[in-house]
Formats: sequence, C-alpha cells, structure tokens
Amino acid sequence: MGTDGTETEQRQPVMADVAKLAGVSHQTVSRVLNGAPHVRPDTRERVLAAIRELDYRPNSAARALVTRRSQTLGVVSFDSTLYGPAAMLEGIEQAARSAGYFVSVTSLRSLDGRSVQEAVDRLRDQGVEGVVVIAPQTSAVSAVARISTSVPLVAVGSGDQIQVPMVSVGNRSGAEAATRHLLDLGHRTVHHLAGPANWLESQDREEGWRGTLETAGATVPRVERGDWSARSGYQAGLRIAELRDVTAVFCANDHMALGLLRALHEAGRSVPGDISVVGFDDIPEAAYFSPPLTTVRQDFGELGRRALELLVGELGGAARSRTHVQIAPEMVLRRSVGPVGRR
Amino acid sequence: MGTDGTETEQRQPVMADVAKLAGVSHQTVSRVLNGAPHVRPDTRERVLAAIRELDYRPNSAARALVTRRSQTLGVVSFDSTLYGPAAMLEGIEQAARSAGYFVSVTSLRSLDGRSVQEAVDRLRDQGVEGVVVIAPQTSAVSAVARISTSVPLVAVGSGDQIQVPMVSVGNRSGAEAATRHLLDLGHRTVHHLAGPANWLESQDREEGWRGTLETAGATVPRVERGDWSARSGYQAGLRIAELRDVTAVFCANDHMALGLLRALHEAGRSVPGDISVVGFDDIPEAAYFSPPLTTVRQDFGELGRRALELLVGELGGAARSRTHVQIAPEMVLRRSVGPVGRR
DNA sequence: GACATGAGTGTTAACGCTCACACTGGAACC
DNA sequence: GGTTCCAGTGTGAGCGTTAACACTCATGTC
Repeated sequence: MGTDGTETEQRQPVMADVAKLAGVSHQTVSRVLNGAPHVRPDTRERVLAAIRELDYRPNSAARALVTRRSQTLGVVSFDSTLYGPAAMLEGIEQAARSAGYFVSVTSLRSLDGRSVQEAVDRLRDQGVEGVVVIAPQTSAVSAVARISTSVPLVAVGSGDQIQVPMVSVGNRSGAEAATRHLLDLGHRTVHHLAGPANWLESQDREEGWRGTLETAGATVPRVERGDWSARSGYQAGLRIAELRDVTAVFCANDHMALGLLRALHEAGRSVPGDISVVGFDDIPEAAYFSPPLTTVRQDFGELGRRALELLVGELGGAARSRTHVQIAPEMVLRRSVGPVGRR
Repeated sequence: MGTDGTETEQRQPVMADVAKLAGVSHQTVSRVLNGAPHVRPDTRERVLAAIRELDYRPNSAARALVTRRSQTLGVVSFDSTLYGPAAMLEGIEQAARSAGYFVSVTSLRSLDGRSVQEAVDRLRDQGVEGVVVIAPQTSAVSAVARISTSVPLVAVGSGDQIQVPMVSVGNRSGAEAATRHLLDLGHRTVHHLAGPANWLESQDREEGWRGTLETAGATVPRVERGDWSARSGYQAGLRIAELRDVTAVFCANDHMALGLLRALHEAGRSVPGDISVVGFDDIPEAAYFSPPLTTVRQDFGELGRRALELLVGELGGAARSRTHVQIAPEMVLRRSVGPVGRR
C-alpha cells in the first residue's frame, strides 16, 4: 500500500493532482489551502483528505512568484559568535517564526559599507521582504543609512541620528547608572575600559561615563580601549594595574571585564578591595567570575524581538515610522564593587 | 537622469524589459545571466549595459520555480545562544555562502522528536535543497534518524551508530586525553562533572573519561552532573568541594568549569594547588578564567564548515555516503592543572 | 555550387500557483 | 413566475524565468 491509489509517479504531487483526486478544480484546492470563504464543509474535507493521501506540499516558489511575497526576512549579522549578536539573532528568529516568516541569515566578516550593501543586495536578490541589520559599528550604520534598497529595513544596535528605524538599548543611560553607582560609593573618579572607537555602543557608553564624571565634577581619566575580547581586556588590565590612582573601572562589556579581572589578580590588586569593576551586558557567566561581576544587563533577545516587530509593522503597511525604540538596561549588583578602600 | 531612458514605471524591471532595451530576445538575456556559451561579445556587452541601466535583478522565485532549485539550505539549531552552536552556525553560513547557497535558520526551543520533525518540514516547505541539523541530544538524533524527508540531511554534533551522514568532534578521544593527562600528573583518580545525560556529547565524554580510568585501574568516582551552564557548574562545585578526596576534576565544558572554579574558590580550595581542573571546548574566555583553564579545544567553525561540505557533496549527486566525519580535538594546557599536591 | 556544420539568436512551452472573472443553481423577493 | 442575489465552484490568464527546439546565416567541404 502507498504505491497504489492514483498512479503516483516519482514527481512531487501538485495542486492539480490533489484537485483530480478530490474531484474539484485546482482553484478550490487553493481556496482550501488559503482558508478562503465560500467552500462547503464536505468539499473542504474531501480536499484535505486528498492532500493527506498524496502528502501534498504547496510549492513555495510558485506561490512566491505570483503573490510577490517570499515569506522570508533577511538578517545581516556581524560576529554572530559573540553572545550579544547570537542572542539577538535568536530573538529575531523566534519572533519571525511566530509572525509566519522564514529567516535567511548572512553573517559578515567585516562591517564596512561595501560588505553591508552587498549582504543586503544578496538578500534582496533572494527575494526577502524585509531586512534586519545588526549594525553596531559607525561604519555599518552610516552604510545602512545610505543603503539603496527597495526593501524595508530595520537596524538594531545603537546610535541615534539616523534615518532608519532602529531598536537599541539605552547604552548611555546604562553607562551613566554604572558610573554614578561607583561615584556614590565614594570613588573620586572612575576609569573606563572602552570598546572599539568605531562602534556606536562604545561611543554611547563612553559618553555616558564621561558625562556623568563631568556632571559630578570628577576628573576624567584617559580612556583605555579594547576590542570587546577578554584578551584585550587582559592587556588593558595590565596597563591599568600600573596606574597608582585607580579605584574603580567601568568596562564597556563583560568579556573585557573578565580579562581585566584576570590581569588585576595577577598584578596583586584585589577586587573589590583595591579596585571596583563594573561590566556591561550581563552575559550568563558574569555571575561566576572571580569575583562575581556587577554589570549592566541588556536583554538581547528582547532587542531582537522588538526589531522584528518593527519590521513586520513596516511590512504591514504602517508608514515608514522612523521610530527609534529604546530598551532600558538594568544594573545588576554583585561582588566586584565596593566602597573606596584604604589607599 | 535615472528617471528617463525607457519609460520606467513603478514595477521592477523584468527580463523582457532588459531584452527590449538591448534589442535582443529575453532568452539571450537569460544566456548572458547564466554564462551560457554562444553569445557574441558585443551582444553580451549590450545586454549587460541594459541590465545596469535598468538596475535589473532576476526574480529568484521564477527561477526557482523552473529550475526546481532554491539555492537555499536550512539549518535547524538548538540553543544558538551557546558558543558552540553559534560558532557552528557561523561556519555553516560562511561555507554555504561560498558554495552559492542561502541559509535559512530555525532555532528550536526544545529538541524532542516532534519539534525537529516540524522544523525540518517547515524548511522543506520553504523549498530548501538540504538541511543541516545541529543535533546534540540523543532525542534529537534518534528523531533525525527516523525523520521522513525527501531532502538530503546532515547532522552535526555527536553520536555514532546513526543512519544519517554526520560530522562530530572526537569527544571520546578528547575526554581520554584530558583524563590521561591528569593521571599522568600523579592524580590517583579524576572526578567528572558531566553534561546533561541525554546529550550525546555528554555521553561520549563521560565514556572516554570512564574508560581511561578503568584502563588505568583507577577507581571511578560518582559522576556529578550539570546542564552546561556556569550556574550548574557552580552548584556541582559546591558539592564537589565537600568531598575530601578530590584532587582533579574533568568538566564536560568550559562554562561549567567556570562555575566550578568559582565554587572551589569560595570553599577555599585552591586551583591547581588543591584541585586540578580541566574543561572542554576552549571558548575564547577560557584563557582568562582564574586560573586560566586547561581544556580540550574543539573547532566549532570547522565542524560547521565540514557539515556543509558534506551536505553540498550529497546535493552534488554523490551517493548517500553515510559518512561520519570526525574532527580531532586538541588539548590546550594552562594553569588550572598541576601535579598532585600535598594532602 | 550543393550541402553539412555550428555559432548565434529567437520562439514557444512549461514550471505550479493565485487572481479575476464567469458560471451554476437554489433561496428570497415582489 | 420572473428577477435578483449570492454561496459555491470552475475557467483562463498570467507571474518571470529556463529548457527545448527551431531558425538563420556564415564557413568549410568535396
């Protein structure tokens, strides 16, 4: 059994096969499939039975050709190995699925304007209905801003003055909160281990830090800079450990904070006894650093979901909103921070 | 300029528009686009010029409809927030792109058979030409094994006796190397902090550990078990810290090792002075743990790339190979391991 | 010089679906 | 009892591309 019934051949069944088996026209099959009204219940039942019997699957290419809708959205990601982008991607994918879309991903090596444009073009050639760009670098953002595309596009990451709809975390307010927290504990000033200069997230966090110090009348120390990696945090940490007047460091992300903690430990500076450290992101491991890291939590998954919501809204015909959704970060207090010590 | 030329309307230009502008038939345009032979150089040039002028993009749905090739591969991933899956995904995507494919991702919440089957079906409905399943759990693997699909499928993760082509890391040999290393340093035996019981990777690593102890005639301690997270490693670590006879622990992954290190530190047991610790994966942060973690490196990106290679080979018509590619892991020595101490 | 050859190009027919419209027949209306 | 109406269904024409084949000339062959 299975081979008999209608004379099934090798080829996949098409709508006409279902129609024939059910004794209706292809159009009625289409109606059933798309839930169109005006189909008598028993007809519908017969069609569904035929579909089951033949194990018929609609051909998405044919449908896309005529409806001009691919049911697919594109995502351009950067280093999707990092926790942030990975979590955003997951949020985007889940939201897309529940909105009935597929997600086509392309992950960039470098984030210069050309690469971004190429990636968007590629996705567009594939027929995606919209694109989410995870665009944390200034270069990418400006690239996105002047991207030529007939496809709706939403950016997620950071930055303000940009023509594209955008979802981001409140980097500045998070940095402000972290810095203020340290000042409130009695630290004269707070050093900063920043991310790469060409990332908007770095810039915003740095501005938040600097602004808070200036408002408080504290001196603004020279910024140390890393590349987000634990390795770069370690190297910066070795430099910082040599400075005599450091009592508090605000790191632009948790991974660099990890490296920093390691370097301080090796240099014999205790945390938080000698130096307090605050990170940013609240990656799942942060609670298990030595010592557990006080940090600023951002909800990457939510970020992704909101970005997708925005995109779907735009697809739904809502006028190009130029919205900028911002998600508030939240401080998570752990043991890497203390009041200013002896010295 | 730009608006003039042919009477461009709102709609996207199609092949016929290009043909008209270039003064050829649409078929010749198609030939140029697909690099078919027998097109005179100057004709080709005229067509290309028309394409540029109209900014024409071929419609992928129409092409897919007639060629029956979507140029898209599907990836079913599990928790793509974890470093391993994320890195594999990136490897897969890069390999796919350079092989001329798009990648459609779907990320699962739970990895039971039904979810996997649904995800594969969904991708198939979208028209993917092949599927990579990142399937690290036993349940997923058995689901994959009996998955009904007309689409070529490759699994990446672990496990042996399975009917599906598969790429995995040498979990057993990695675990053996780690355990032997500790025994060679004089440890009487090695404790094990395993991953979830229903993950093949856990099972293989546990077997490698157990086998090595048995071969060496060492006693096999009771296994502690976590869920891969640093949190679970911490909890297991609290239990382990209470045992008096522990001098070495082999952890099934680096994140749990991080939690373990934290717990041991809090319990006042020094690493490696009192207890040596080895992890598995070599995540980028492992070198900056306190102390830096000795671990077994697996190259997730390579894993993904190889999986995709296998899939593309299968698509290329190579007979269903039932190959099982295995990638050798490599030990990375750092400071979390030492000879057996005082006691 | 008739004839095969093949490079270069055009014509036509799918691919499998949805959309617009046409058709049927029974209920409702006066 | 004819007309209107509409639920329920079928027919035909695309959507934009590639595949198959047909055609037209130059060129070479004997």
